[in-house]
Amino acid sequence: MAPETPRHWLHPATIAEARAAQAEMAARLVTEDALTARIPRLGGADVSATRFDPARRVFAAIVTLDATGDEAARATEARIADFPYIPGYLGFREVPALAACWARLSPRPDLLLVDGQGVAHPRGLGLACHLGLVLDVPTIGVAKSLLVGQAAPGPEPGDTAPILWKGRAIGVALRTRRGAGPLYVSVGHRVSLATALRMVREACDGRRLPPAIRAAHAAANDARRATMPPGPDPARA
DNA sequence: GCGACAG
DNA sequence: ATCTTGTCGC
Repeated sequence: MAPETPRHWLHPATIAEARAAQAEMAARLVTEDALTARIPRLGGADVSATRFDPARRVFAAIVTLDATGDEAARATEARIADFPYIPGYLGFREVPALAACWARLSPRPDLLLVDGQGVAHPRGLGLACHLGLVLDVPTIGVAKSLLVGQAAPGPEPGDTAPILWKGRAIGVALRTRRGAGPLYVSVGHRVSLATALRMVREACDGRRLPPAIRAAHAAANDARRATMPPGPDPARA
């Protein structure tokens, strides 16, 4: 589908265009499980940015972890985002830079854990879905807070609770560590919710976030700190 | 109209 | 998302 992918999927000029693009993309989401009989090599995707940066600089990173959990590859991309951060439209801000990372990443993972929502989104198309569709790769949405819906899992590691929104279960809240806030897991692309939950649960061993997400976060921060001056927010200037 | 709101 | 030291706890 890459050849006929409309440019507006990545760079809508208006919110109205973005909403239309998301509705169209959501209809193309593949939710079947493509990983049932395979041990997937995990990858993580994240973007770092500074709060009040008038230049809209974003630093994206995607990492590949081997079966041992060691970093097998990393790719980062620094660029000026052409879309601001607007809740519900994160994909339009972060996907372009992440796609650039993916293009240069080798070896690539079989499955990407994305720092953001999957289908647990107002129009069913969070960052993980958006990225999965554009790259045509299996993804899982792993968010640290909710965009829509409610969920309150028990206090023990492994405890879960469905994320309910408008009477629908759109994902699962997972307690990965005692005393820490839960992770909100939802389908991204080509992965069932059952597999998504299993992957995330097995990945985070005692820690709140999966190693792949942590590694991507660190890589994105490294890229930012290498480009931006030290000291207090240069963005405030 | 008001409040909420991934990163 | 980012600004930041020490501090509480396994």
